[in-house]
Amino acid sequence: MLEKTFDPKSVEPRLYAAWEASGAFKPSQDPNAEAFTIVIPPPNVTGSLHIGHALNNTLQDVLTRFHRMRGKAALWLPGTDHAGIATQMVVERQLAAAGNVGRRDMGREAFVEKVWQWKAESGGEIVNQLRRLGASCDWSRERFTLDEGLSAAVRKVFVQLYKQNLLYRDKRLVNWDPQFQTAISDLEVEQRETDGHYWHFAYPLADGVTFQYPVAFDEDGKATAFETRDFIVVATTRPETMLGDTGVAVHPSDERYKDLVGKFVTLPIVGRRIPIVADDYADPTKGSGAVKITPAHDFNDFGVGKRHGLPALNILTPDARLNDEVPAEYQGLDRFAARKLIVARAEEEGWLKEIEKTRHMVPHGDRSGVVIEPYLTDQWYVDAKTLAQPALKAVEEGATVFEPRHWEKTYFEWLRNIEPWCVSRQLWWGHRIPAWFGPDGHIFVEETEEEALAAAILHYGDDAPILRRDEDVLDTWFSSALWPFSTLGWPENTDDLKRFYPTSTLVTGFDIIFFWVARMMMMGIHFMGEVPFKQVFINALVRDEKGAKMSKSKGNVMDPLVLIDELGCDAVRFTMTAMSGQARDIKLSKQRIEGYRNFGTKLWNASRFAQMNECVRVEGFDPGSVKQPINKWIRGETVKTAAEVTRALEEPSFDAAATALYRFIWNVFCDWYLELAKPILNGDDAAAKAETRATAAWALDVILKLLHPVMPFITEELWDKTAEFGSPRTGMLIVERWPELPESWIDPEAEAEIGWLVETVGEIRSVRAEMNVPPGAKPPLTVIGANPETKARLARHRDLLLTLARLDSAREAEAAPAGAVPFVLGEATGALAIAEFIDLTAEKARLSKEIAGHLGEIDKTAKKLGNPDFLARAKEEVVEENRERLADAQAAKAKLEAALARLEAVG
RNA sequence: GGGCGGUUAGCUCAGCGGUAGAGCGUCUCGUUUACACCGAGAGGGUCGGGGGUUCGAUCCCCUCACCGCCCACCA
Repeated sequence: MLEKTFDPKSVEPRLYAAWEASGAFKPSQDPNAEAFTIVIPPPNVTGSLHIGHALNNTLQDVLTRFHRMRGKAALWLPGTDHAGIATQMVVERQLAAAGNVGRRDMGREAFVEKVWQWKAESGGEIVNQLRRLGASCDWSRERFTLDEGLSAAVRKVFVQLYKQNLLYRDKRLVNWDPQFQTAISDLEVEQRETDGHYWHFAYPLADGVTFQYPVAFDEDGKATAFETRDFIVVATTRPETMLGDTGVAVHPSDERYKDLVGKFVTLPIVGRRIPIVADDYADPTKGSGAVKITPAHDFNDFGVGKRHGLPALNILTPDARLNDEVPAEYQGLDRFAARKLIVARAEEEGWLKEIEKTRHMVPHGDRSGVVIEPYLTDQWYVDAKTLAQPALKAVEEGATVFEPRHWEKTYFEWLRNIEPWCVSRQLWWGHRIPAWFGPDGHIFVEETEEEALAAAILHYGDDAPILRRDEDVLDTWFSSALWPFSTLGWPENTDDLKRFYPTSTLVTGFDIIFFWVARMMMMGIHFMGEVPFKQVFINALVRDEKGAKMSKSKGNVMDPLVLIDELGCDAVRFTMTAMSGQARDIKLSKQRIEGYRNFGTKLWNASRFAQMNECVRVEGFDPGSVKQPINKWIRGETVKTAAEVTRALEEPSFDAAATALYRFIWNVFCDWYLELAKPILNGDDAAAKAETRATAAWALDVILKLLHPVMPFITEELWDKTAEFGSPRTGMLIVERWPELPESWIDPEAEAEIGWLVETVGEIRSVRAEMNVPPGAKPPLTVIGANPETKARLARHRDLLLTLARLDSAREAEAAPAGAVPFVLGEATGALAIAEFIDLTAEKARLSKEIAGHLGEIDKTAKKLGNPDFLARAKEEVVEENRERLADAQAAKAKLEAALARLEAVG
């Protein structure tokens, strides 16, 4: 006998272990089975399972389990990402906390050794947490971005791209993170709105030059008054950069400064003589219209400098202090300290003209949180523009489809405006770049040191000098970009690669469309000649119930593991599935999860009821042959639900699948079928009883299968707990075949008949509640004006009607008995003899309300049908539908009006 | 500045060309032998505003307003 409630805590670990041990997570070996592949978005090895992972991985597991049950060779390939900066940060922090020497004192080799040690000890936590979620990943294929195979793939890709001129070394401005002292890519820069100032500086003109600056204007904007100036005003939000200024730019058409182009200013503090140049970049409407040019520390200025031959003077050290290019008193100062001093000096010396407060966007490192500096260094770049073209084409032509579709626009937008991708990082934890330098700076890019040496010998001759390997590692996303094929064994042409590439569906968040999805598309197409996945399902972002992003500092974080402990894994999973609509945000509340926990309990108790009533599986039972209307009906409803869930998961439209399951199980199977079955199960008709038992058991089995992808634990447990009854089970639910039921099992007649019964019971219950008939009272029902079909139905289901509507009797008559309360029942009229409970006023109100409802309907429909255009142009069936609706409403209204008239006559 | 979403019942959302739906919450009633993590019933919306297309618009088009996000912008 089943317990009264399901106990997830004891069941989940046991079932998960059984699944894993059985090998069910491995893809089928059947060579005829179609492949279905998902590669996991590899979580950071430092990570722990947050609610976003719970959503993302639940959806992947739902798909994997669904396709596995459909007989496909389903592979969900798991793994983790070495997460360069994030991991290095964690370990460095840990070393510091333990009082160890810092990374730089420790040296590269020792430090990397420490990171590996850390990984071995605490790096795999998230993988175990995925197990708690029920993830049916094939753990035997688990990969890590820094493992041997993936590292080989990374080296190969790097070398090939280099030799194809799609990867190169270049000296240009990068986003420099002064805290980590590494370059980062554009995507790792986060613009944060910050309070700041515009400091307006007057740069003195050199060589005694003066000019007339307009100070008053007439209505037409023409200058009417001028002052003589021996300076030009520029504005900046970063005063310290002035020490690196090598020019001032004005717009070529700016009348004010026309005569200054080609002249010079003397840079304050430094005393450098720098030119005034004309460049379109200077915007006459902004500030003073003149702009200082610091080529080495501003992306725009770099371009201006190049166009006008202005030198790029680097004034910063890697940790953003001023270097020895600046006057001695500023050397070694932190950039912000220098800023203060320069402003103070400008004020003191009188060339600070104005301070303007402003709020502007300032670039910050997404990991370090410090202000990024544009910094002139040598780095490795991937020619993303070239690689992007086939990636664009693939989505334009539908080789890869996004779901929801609109994310394709975001993808296009980024790829069409893509910039070179800086892939080198000045870190230690990651894939070391396979490039070697000769003493003369000649570069050898090869997969191994031996090959590099061989190349060096070719280049230099037999007495080749000692090569120095590039110190840098690659951007973490470089290896992630290879994930769909590197995890399957590339560059070896493995069986897995042949069988499982391209993968089927990628499930991920929109926040990494650029970081990851687009780059996998570029690399996958380039190296495999085929897109890495056919579909990209973009899941929403989970937020708290007020819509705020969950964060530790806000204290609104919901820990999925705590929720699983409290409410069960299935409840969490169903919630994730049900809330996975097209919206960008999911507002998660605990109450919602509780609701789905209750749903699980409901199913559990329905099974318990079935068990108590000996509803067991019957060997050879054919649902197609059932005789009882309720059994024909539930058979059809089951078929419809199976079709709906199948369709929804194929798309996938997770919320639609969840909704269909919830409604069917609770509102159809439990609320109606089991209630309708009770009289038969308690009755004397042995044949009907046996048939109903078998049908109920069959329907429950289908329910367990259909629900299994979403709620694997409770369904597997019920499958197992009912295994000992009736005809034997062949194995675990996880490897059962997905139901494919014939449409012919939908019986329209049974549907109409049970529909009538449900509607009749509903009407009577409604009247009872509105008239406050005590639950214990069992009034007689009279049906007036029934057609032969209704009469037959009434006869067939009289017992059911009496039980469900709590009636004493139900008979046909020519007229309603005096004092009975009427209600519309299709073509007939029902009358409930509840005279002793009737409140005349309440009854009149009830009838009037009903009449008003029908009147509204009549008005609307009649108007429609009175429109000749409607009759002429609307579809035939729509017109017909409206005619019927009008007739029904008119008939119903007439009946109720007659009843109301009788009441009025009585008083 | 460029782009993308959203605006439907108190809340969270589904529906996306032909009678406005669900869950939760609210109110009323209920210890009927699966389930109070339950059952029965009820109330609640001029589908953000304005135009247009159509026989017909919550749904398609235009426009405005508000909310959110992404990208660019450190004079």
